[in-house]
Amino acid sequence: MSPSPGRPRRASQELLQEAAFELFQLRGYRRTSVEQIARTAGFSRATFFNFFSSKAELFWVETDALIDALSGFLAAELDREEPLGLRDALLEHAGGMRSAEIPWALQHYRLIEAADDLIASGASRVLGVNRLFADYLRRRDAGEGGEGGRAAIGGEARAAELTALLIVALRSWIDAGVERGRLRDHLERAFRTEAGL
Amino acid sequence: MSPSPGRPRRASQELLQEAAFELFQLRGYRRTSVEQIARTAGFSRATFFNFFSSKAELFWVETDALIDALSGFLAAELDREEPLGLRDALLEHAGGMRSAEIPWALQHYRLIEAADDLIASGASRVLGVNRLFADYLRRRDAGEGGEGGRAAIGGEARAAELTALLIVALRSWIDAGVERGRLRDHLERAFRTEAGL
DNA sequence: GTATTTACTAGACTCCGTCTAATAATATAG
DNA sequence: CTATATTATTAGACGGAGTCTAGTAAATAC
Repeated sequence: MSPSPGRPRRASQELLQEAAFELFQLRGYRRTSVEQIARTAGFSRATFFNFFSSKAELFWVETDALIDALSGFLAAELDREEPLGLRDALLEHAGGMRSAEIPWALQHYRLIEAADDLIASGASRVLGVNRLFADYLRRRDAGEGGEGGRAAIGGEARAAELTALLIVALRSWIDAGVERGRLRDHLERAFRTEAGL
Repeated sequence: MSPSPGRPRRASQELLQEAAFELFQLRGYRRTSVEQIARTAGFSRATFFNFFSSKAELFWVETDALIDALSGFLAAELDREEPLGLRDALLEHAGGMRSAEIPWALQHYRLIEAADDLIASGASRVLGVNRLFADYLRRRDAGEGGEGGRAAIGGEARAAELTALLIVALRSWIDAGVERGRLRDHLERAFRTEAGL
């Protein structure tokens, strides 16, 4: 509560996002300029860049929070004496996700392919999740009197596989519409492919 | 041989690429402007955009040719009475790839993450390959008195899985250095994960 | 009050991608 | 040989993204 010195904030990420999402719905992502977003929210273009490093970053705020939560869950899991397999860890943590928790960006994931900067920033998130998974497997297997080098390639492959399947499950879950229930069913269905063809 | 009317071409994709790759090596992708590329090759910025729709497209020309070849192989495979499974088709076609055939862009794939437009254009290629695989599975299974709807989700998952594993194999193959041999070994090692953990 | 600190803004800059209008170099028709 | 059609290349302007600097506004601290 102790008020800090200096001019108090008027702008916020939330205010800018509100304006932005409305404009995105109305005119599309590409035809909405940063200037328009900022002015609609009642601020200047320069202020926008005080809150987001790019137009695309505004799109991913809530999704990044989800990824951070997953990252935290996996880190905690690694601290247990018997960490779950990555697949089961995903089923336990992400599986419980409810429809209301889907961020605006994922709800409207079809917008992504229409803009290069959204594709780039989205791909960066996917690569980040992949790194997260690869680290988890590496550190989990290291803590199991592991084989070291040989398993490394397998670990990369396993991480990439689960990253891809997570995305497929997410997409199918979102496409299922408002009555979609929890993510778990779709995750299990995607993971079922693993047994190979 | 019949000479067509109009001013003859002086510029070409190859000339522009030569200049570009040299500059990329020298100063990095981001700090090389389209203007510099065009002037180094002896042309104007406007001419550059007559040959490439963007700076990033120049990067992917040879890689796109590889993807087209794979696409052709899969299409031909679907015309046979007993098309291979996707996994075996990849082993047969891509597995035979030799070190000398690696395009400049893939050889230098680490450049990609340094520039947003390369990430975006690279991700578009990955999504394209994924669509290619999903189509293959869909059409192959349709031609086998298929089950229709149920298999669709599994097909998407299987396609995403194999796309991810192909990329892991490619990366490990390229990282293996000049004595890397054929792609097949790395593909097999990546596919071995499928059996599940 | 004045000084300090922080939030916001105006404006300039580079680069990308798009577009239009102009010029240059060739083939062909007469 | 000249005129015309056709195609390649160019100059130049534009809007938008992202970067940067210098300045103004609104609060606290003294």
